[in-house]
Amino acid sequence: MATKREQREQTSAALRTTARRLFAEHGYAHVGLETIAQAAGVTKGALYHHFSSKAVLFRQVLADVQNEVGEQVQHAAEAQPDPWTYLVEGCRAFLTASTHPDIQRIMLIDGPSVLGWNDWRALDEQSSARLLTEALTTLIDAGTIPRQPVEPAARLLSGAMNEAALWLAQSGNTDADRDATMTALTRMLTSLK
Amino acid sequence: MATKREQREQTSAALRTTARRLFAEHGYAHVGLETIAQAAGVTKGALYHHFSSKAVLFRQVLADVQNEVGEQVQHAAEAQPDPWTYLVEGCRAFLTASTHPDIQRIMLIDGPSVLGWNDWRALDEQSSARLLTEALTTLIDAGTIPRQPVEPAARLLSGAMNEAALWLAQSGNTDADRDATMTALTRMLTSLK
DNA sequence: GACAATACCGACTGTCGGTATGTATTATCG
DNA sequence: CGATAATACATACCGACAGTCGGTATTGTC
Repeated sequence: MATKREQREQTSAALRTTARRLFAEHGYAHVGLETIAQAAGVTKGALYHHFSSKAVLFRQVLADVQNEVGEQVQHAAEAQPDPWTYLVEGCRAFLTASTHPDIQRIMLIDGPSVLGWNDWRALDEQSSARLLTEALTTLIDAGTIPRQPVEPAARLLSGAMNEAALWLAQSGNTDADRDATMTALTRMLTSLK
Repeated sequence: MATKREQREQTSAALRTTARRLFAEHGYAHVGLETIAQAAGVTKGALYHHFSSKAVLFRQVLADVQNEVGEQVQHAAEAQPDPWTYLVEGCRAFLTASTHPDIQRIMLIDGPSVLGWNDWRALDEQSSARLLTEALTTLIDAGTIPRQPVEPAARLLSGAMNEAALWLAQSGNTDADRDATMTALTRMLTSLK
């Protein structure tokens, strides 16, 4: 039929994608493991064979989401010619990606609450936040912006973008709002210079 | 013995303060209503007589916290002579107040997850976020900063401060980190000009 | 081909949010 | 002042759900 490794990867992937869909749609607290297992075509026993707890499953799902966003950001950024537009376009890409409601609920709303801020931040650092600090460091080394503590600036910018994404995703916000936000954000970035 | 109104207010206050302490310490999801009720010296029946659900109790607690922070910010800000330092010192006060771990867990971590971002933002708007938009509007009207969309700028700044507060509250962060953050934040504020 | 490991199932348990019912105390009103 | 209503709780209970455990079937190993 199939090798164990294939089997394992297949069920695990099915559970992760199913869980991701349901977590994104209803929120972590309002989705039961029984529901996830059934929707993935297995039982709760199988789920617990792959993930030792509900939180661990969520953590995996969050990591998937983070990596996806990180890739999108990196892809958009590395197409840019110089470090400065690398930063600006990376930020724009992050804002675009994380405005998706599905991404938000998992990455920005439930993430910190379920895993705790420390753990959440560690995951964030592995994907998109790392790109931000790297970009800032590059700009400092290149002399584009003055030497300054990178960490605080990165945290401030990261928080600003997270909140902006949540706001933009609210119904009633238009493309004009998006443009205005990007304008204000660009001004913030320029303040680093 | 006591009038009904007194009795009511007393038990409600006891439940709110107890719940606040426990929510702050362990997080919303890890505190049972039975625990809260017992710690407040009543039963779960009493709790449900005052609050129709766990989420409603949390909402009340969050409102209390928000108002407290809002008052601290306003108090610090209105002591300032001009609108600009009003803004800067208000931001500093917010950062100080929301760095308290007890405040954080309720206001910044669990709040959006439990109530949903919409509802959370509505409460935020009633207390501290309102002060921010008002300050920006005043500065625009006074001509200190150019006319620009207030909402996006306010959201970006609010998010930046929230995240910075969470970061600063992590163990291992010093007064120097706080100063560096405040410096970077001030630079951001100056970018509005 | 036997033994071991793995993937998964299904029934069970404890905890917890929420409800329903009962009771004592205070307010209201004729 | 006495009866009725309303309020402030307590207690017992239900359903849902996260997590556990023993068992089974399939695959890998020697």
